[in-house]
Amino acid sequence: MPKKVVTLKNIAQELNLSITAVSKALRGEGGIGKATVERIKEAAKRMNYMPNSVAKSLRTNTTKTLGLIVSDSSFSFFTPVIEGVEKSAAEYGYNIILCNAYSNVEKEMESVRILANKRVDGLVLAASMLNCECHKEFLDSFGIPYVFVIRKSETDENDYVINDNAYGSFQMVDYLIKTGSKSICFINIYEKISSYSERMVGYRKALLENGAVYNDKLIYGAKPTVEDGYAAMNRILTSGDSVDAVFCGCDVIAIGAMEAILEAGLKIPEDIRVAGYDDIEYAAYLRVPLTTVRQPKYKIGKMGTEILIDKIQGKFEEKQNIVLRPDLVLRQST
Amino acid sequence: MPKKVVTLKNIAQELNLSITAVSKALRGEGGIGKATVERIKEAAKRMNYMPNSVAKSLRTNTTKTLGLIVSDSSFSFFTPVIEGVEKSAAEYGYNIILCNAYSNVEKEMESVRILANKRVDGLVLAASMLNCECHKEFLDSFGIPYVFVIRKSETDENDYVINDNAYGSFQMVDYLIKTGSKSICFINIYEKISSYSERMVGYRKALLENGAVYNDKLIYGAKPTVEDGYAAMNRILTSGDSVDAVFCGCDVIAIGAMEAILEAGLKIPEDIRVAGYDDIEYAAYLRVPLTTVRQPKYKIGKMGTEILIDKIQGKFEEKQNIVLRPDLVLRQST
DNA sequence: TTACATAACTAAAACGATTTAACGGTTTGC
DNA sequence: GCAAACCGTTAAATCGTTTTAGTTATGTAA
Repeated sequence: MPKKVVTLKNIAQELNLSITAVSKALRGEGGIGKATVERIKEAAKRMNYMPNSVAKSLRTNTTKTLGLIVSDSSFSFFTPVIEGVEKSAAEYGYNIILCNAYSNVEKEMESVRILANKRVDGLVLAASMLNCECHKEFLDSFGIPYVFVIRKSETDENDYVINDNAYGSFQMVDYLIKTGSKSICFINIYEKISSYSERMVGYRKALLENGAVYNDKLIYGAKPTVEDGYAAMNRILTSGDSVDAVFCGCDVIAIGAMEAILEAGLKIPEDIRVAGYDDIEYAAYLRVPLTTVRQPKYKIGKMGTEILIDKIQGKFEEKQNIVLRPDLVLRQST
Repeated sequence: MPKKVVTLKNIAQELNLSITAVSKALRGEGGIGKATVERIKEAAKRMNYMPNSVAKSLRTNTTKTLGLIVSDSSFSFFTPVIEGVEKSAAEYGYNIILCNAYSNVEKEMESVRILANKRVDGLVLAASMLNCECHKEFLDSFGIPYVFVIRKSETDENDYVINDNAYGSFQMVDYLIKTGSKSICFINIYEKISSYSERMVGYRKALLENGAVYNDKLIYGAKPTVEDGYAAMNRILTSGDSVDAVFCGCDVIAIGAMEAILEAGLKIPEDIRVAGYDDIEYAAYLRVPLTTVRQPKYKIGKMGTEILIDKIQGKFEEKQNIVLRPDLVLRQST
């Protein structure tokens, strides 16, 4: 049933008024008599008037919509980020269009184009696009404000909200060493994203400050999947190196690593201690409750969005480079 | 920097052509000479033309955007559903606006209004609004096609895609009984949603068919949180009833239940077997790998969206009531 | 009485696309 | 050689708002 949609014009005709009067009355803009405003509001309700945001957007050049691009295969990691973005957007009267780019930079850029065509007022990017040299030029070409969350580009020339990866991993490795671990493997995420190289920085710094030696052979790479973590851990176990702790670049890898360790008949943490990064939702209820670095994912999404909206509303001009300190969460796995 | 945005008009002026010619050429509508089309496309690229979807939407009364309302507190459960919706929407050239209603029916309805104002082409609802008597009347009043996913209303008068809750819980309880459990508690989700009452139906049917007696005292209620599952399990443990298995209305409750059991010094599954429902992402890597009913969440989102888009494009008229069979996933907890 | 401010309201022009109807000019059919 | 068909193109209407610039009418001050 093709519904008949009521417009301002219909209301105006019904009441023998001008479209302008109706528009102003419904927006409470003033300049219309009190009694008339009442009549108009009553008619709007009676006729089941639905404002047409599309027309409004065209006229005002504003959509009250933000684009959110999530570009990672580990989509579930981003769930709290998405929640945070949605929440604060809603608080300020914005909606979000969610795009998943499935770890494909081309798709990410295509999403930006689509969102630009849809004239979103701003973009929240949890993107890997940053790898590209030209990302800034590309993004700026649309003239839409944007903010990075979770990940940032090499330089500080964009707005971003992230956690302090170097600090987080330093804290963890420092804790592991101080509590007795001598030989700590690092299964880092094998992707060219600043977050991961920063985690490496923290790892090395912790070794250095504690007078331990850095050993290339203790570094392993894995994609952020359980399977890859499992495989990497098995490589460690069969390497012959004596290892008493494993620091994983993310909790998902840690899950895989724990599986491999338990399957080999070893005990966590007695034989090998395991630590992760992120503190994913059920990290406390895993095979062995996981010690990890808590990244404030929800908060990062929320703050990033608030900054973006401030930008949109012209509240400030300066670059916002926000780096939140993550917390160590100690559980049974260490 | 307020960017100068290029319009069809600008291109037309640049080339001394009409707006229509440019519009048709860029859309490949035909009726424009080949050489001219080339000139136009070249100019569009050179001038960095960005189609204005808002204007297009106004004219064509189509936004190529769907609304997705997720109304549950257990947002992460919906992650794969959201992924499925986004994926198939993208495949058909649609974007999604994601709204979280935080278990608040009023917010759900407000979201519908906002999305209707934004003129989305359709709505995917993972909503609890269904509790309201008037939900159909309300939804229909907007004249926008919609489909329910995961949850359906009492009647079959809407389109929906769900899993067969009664079947799933029947299978699970049947399996538990046939493999030796005599006294099976059921911690069901305490919400007025058809899914949960259906799971109760399956539970009772399994008892009945196996000649076991249904006992009200073995039924517990909990919100879908770890804490509530934990609390419910503790009530069971202190009830004095001898219980050898617990079937939980969802995996999150099962996580809490397992915590309580282990904390009481009991073994899973030796002392008490635990089963869940949903098969959330890391169910296989929990304290004790969880036996559960796998609900095809991603697929439900995907199918729901496909049906919706078919409706939008006028492919069919008949109501689509799709009930997918869930699978039993047997793991260590039983 | 004239002039002027104010309140209440209106007409018309945007906004940037799509779509309809029509226009010359060339080709085709007969 | 004439009408019909076709091609490339255009002007203008349209979508439903907001916004700009007026236009009345009424009351108040000079």
